[in-house]
Amino acid sequence: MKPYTHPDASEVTLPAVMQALSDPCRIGIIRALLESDELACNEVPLKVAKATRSHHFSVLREAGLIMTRTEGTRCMTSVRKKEIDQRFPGLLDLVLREKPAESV
Amino acid sequence: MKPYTHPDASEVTLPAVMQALSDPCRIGIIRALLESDELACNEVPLKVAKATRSHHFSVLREAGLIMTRTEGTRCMTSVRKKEIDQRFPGLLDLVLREKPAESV
DNA sequence: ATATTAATTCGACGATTGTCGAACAATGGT
DNA sequence: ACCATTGTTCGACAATCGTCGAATTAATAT
Repeated sequence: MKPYTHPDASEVTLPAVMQALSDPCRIGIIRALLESDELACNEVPLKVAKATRSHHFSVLREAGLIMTRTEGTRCMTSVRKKEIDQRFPGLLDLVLREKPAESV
Repeated sequence: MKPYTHPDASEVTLPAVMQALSDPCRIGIIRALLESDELACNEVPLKVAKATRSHHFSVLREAGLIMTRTEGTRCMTSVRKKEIDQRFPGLLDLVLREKPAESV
């Protein structure tokens, strides 16, 4: 059993969020999630090893940007859109506007 | 003579900008600059050594966020507001909205 | 019970980062 | 000429980061 922990929206800080979004790989993850509502970690197309992928999801989760829910053996993940939009208006739009990197 | 180089607005990337803003110290610099239009590096209140301060300005400059102009022995610095607002709408507002860190 | 699928955890590694003191460079004032 | 002011540059250091393979856990299917 994996008890994913998600920080409260109030304790999410701007530097931490910026830090989390400073990696092209993680920007790609957020973009993919925003376009698909909810995805298994597995379903996000990334050119990195499993361990690395898991790491990136962990960083985004601890930064308060995503929310993960266990469903069978998969971990369904979505962007905490409403909370982020309220706390950091325009942030997710910035990520969406940015053209995707060629290879992440 | 120090020929400061500033990247063209077109080659500024989102990850690089996020990276630059992932440090509370640098967020503080941008906030101070936005509130004062133009400041000498020296005039931004920071609790770090000279060398560290210079480093942070360098990071912000290379990320395309600030512009530095030499005036005598001082380096007058300002945020590249118009360019950033056009390239990343809402980004600077995010920085301004954030309450300043207690000690940077 | 066994195998399969999905994801985390555990080192390990090289690379980057933030920090500093000390030395250096450039300008302006006396 | 000398000094003070302002920043940069140069190692150096500990800490963090992104990456990976291998081992591990958990749930499902056969």
